Amino acid sequence: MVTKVLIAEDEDSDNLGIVSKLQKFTNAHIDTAQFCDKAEIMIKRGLQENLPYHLLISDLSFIKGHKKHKIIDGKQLINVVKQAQPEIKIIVFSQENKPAIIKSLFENYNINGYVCKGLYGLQELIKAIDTVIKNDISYTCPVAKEALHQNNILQINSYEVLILQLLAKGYKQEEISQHFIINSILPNSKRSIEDRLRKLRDEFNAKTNIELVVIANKLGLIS
Amino acid sequence: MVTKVLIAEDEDSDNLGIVSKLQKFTNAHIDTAQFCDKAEIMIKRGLQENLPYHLLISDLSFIKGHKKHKIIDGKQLINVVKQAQPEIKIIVFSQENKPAIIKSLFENYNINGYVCKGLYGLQELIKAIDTVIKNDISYTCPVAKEALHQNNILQINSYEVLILQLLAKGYKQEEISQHFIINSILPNSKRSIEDRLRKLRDEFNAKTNIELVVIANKLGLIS
DNA sequence: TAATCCCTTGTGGTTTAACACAAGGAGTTT
DNA sequence: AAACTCCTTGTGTTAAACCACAAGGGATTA
Repeated sequence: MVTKVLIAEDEDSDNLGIVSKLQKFTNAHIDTAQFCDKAEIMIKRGLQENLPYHLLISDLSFIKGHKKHKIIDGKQLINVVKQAQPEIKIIVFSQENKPAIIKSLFENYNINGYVCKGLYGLQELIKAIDTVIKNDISYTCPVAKEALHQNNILQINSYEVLILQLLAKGYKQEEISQHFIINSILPNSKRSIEDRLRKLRDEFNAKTNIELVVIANKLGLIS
Repeated sequence: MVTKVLIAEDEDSDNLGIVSKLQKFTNAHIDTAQFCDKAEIMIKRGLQENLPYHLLISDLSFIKGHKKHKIIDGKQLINVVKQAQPEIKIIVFSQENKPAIIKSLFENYNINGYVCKGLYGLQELIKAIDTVIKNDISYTCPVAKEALHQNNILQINSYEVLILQLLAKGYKQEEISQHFIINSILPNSKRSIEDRLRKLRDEFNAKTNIELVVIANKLGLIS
């Protein structure tokens, strides 16, 4: 398995751990980037020099440093990279285990593998690389699979997400209505917002809107 | 710097990264534990065999696996370890940067150092080890310091935390009052709970109770 | 075209939460 | 002891949220 691999991971401890492990199991050429912007540049340089990367292993969350970055998280990085080099394989290696997020990465970001950091994260990462590169099929680690299979993932659309986000920011229902009217978002009556919230409370089994927002937060549905 | 070090860290990628780095910078004897229970046993065995560990580097959050564990997080581990071996040095190495939690670790858990995982986490960890072992003074990494200095950390007591936790669990204010009456927690009138919430909204600059609970969540004040 | 369904919105009434005012208790200061 | 402060609690009012009922619009179907 000879490949050229880029690791995008901000935490130096994780970064070093991944590299140490990969060096034992592959003879791949391994580069690392602690910032998304740097990762993007390296991918594009690889293309220019006709030595493209075959695999990107990327984290999702990157520390917001003092410098301003164009690309601030793994999702954006994946978008940019897939656009520049559609055939590249991407494995996400993150501690994130919220079902909504993992699902969205496969469905909307066309990633090739997902591995949750954890007890056996590195072992799973090796498996994922094998599966994705050798067999050209996608890979989901057991932990992520379990998260995905946990009690039917509740789908909520961006309209509903927005309501919950505004609630979380301290908007009252009347203010949400006003906000929707100003921003031409429909439906925008106070009454309709009430209705959505009732529906959401039902779906998520929340007794109050406070509990609803807390649950949505835990599931990674808002911000 | 010859020491015997134990690393308690569940994620194998981090674990390997820390070990790789330490081996470059020290000739210390390094052991690792991926579970708190195992860490406790190793510490106690070290004492029994008269070869005690000098330093524990511990994460805070540990994955809840399928096995049941007696000790489920770093805080509990620290308590147990300090009780068994009061003179041991403890450095927490975690991505946690919520001020309330870091502050509490120094004040209530007597840790000797705190380093946030991040861009330069390992470098900081080396510095922390140096400072704690050689100079016998505590160390807080810059990221954690910044977190601690961010707009005066708001202190809230366990009574207030409980109100927020119950709100987050879907209790209404009247129900919280009932809960307090049943459990002999004072004050327990609906009116008093109202008052505390107003005070908390003021302190945290929250417009609604929903925003209040979200903020408390972000600061690590509730669960 | 009429019948049907789904979604939005309005109305009015009930519950819950927010707030101003004030009485009473406990502890402190003068 | 009187004056004081701080906290708790009650009362009554207003605002916000919740909910049942129903009218109307748009799309689909018979």
